[in-house]
Amino acid sequence: MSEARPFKSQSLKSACSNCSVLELCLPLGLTGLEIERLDTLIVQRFKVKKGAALYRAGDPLRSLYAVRIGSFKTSMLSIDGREQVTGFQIPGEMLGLDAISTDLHTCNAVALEDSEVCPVHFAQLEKLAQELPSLQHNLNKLLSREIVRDHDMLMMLGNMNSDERLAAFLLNLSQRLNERGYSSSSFVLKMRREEIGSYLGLRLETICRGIAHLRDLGLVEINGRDVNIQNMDGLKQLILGCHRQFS
Amino acid sequence: MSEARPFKSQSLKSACSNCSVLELCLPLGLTGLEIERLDTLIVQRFKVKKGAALYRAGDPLRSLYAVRIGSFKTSMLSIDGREQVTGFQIPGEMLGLDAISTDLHTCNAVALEDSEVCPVHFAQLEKLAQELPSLQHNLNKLLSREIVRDHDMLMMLGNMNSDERLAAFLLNLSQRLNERGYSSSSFVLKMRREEIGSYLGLRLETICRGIAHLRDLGLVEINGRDVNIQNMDGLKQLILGCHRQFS
DNA sequence: CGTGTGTTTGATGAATTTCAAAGCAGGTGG
DNA sequence: CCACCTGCTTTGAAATTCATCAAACACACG
Repeated sequence: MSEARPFKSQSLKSACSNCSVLELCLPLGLTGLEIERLDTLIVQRFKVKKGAALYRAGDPLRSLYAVRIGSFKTSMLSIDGREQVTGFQIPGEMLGLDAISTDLHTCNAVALEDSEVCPVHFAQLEKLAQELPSLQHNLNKLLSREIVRDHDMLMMLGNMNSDERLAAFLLNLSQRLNERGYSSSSFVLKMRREEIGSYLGLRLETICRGIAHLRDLGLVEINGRDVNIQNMDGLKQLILGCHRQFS
Repeated sequence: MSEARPFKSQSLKSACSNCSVLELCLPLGLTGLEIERLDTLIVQRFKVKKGAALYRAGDPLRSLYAVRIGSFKTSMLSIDGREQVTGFQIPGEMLGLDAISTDLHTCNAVALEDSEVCPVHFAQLEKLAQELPSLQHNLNKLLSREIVRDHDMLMMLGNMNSDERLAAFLLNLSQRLNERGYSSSSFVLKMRREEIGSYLGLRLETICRGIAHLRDLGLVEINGRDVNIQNMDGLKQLILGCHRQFS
């Protein structure tokens, strides 16, 4: 397995070639040594073609996945065939945390574009975490953060109308992209209107109309999937009343 | 109402020492020795009066809490003063998991009736978990299970109409009560209509009407806060289309 | 150049919210 | 013990938001 480090690991941050787990853990403050140990968990990163599933509901949990390049959606399917999108993941974010509960994945993870992930073998991660308390602590935090995110989502669905939800969605995406080093005001939506709608508890037509409204207000410029936020504060104003800006 | 019988009959498990952490961990299979060690974490259980806050958003995370007697709601407050309920907790369930993320509680936990909780000092829990791998594993699962629960909630809010949401809510509560040794068909709602509504993303009036509908269908008998499920299968039928029965 | 997938816009209708008012229950003080 | 609050629930009617249905458009791709 240690053979399976196809790329040299130059230890610290940006140099790290084969492992976006760094991005996952660094903000939480692991030491260099710990990161090196972590790197040994990454057998190999691999690609997922647009539209392909990284895993499906019911699959046994083997690995968690850190998105390295591209983006994913997670979704659940209801019996009548309708899809409920539960989240979108961009580079540096983690997939599969919900599977820890039952050792089975509870949702599908599908690539929204040609993507690349780093699998983190979960059993090995747990074992390593035993030796590295701060890693365990970070894993706990990671899981908890996901809970907080979901609560924010619940808050949004409970309190906001369609335009506010859309604004919150755009702001949230903007912020997350920014955290990962991308532009916060100019980005491309990798998902369809229908998927945004599912995520926000709305129909795709409502998303379209919402976009039109925000455009009419001069807050954003959206052409197809190209987004340009023109008045960030105005957008935030719209969703004020939500205690956090849907972090 | 009477505080000794929070939801109906006496719990089977409440005989156990002073620690409802047992109930938290037992279903996940800890050994007796591990449980003994766990017990040492419980400094003392204490009471929370109806309407009092166990903790508030912004409070530092000191302990997680296992509900021992009674019930709680967790909620977030928006600037304009509206409350978003994010969950209800009954005996044997855990409070505070979301705080691990930032070491600050992100929501308020308020007792719906005179209640009693077991605080579990979190730093000590983490330390003990270091020594007991299976405890750590269980903690991971606990966190993950919360994520799954939230996802189910998102699914519900995205796909169900008001009557279906109400049915799902009642079934969910019924099932959880049953798991804890209470009756699954006959119980008392400890929360107001408004709180149910907030939780389900609906107005209190809509909850009332939903109750009337379910009653007209002969599925439940609800007088004030007393619930009697008369046709469990019928209720489940209503929400079919949701891939799990909103576990 | 047609085909298919995704997006936009309009018109209509249904579900839910909002506003309003009355009813009920429990608790308190007279 | 009763009467009266107060907070919660129920029901009705009107208003609003969003979903649905339908059609046209845009764009990429073979």
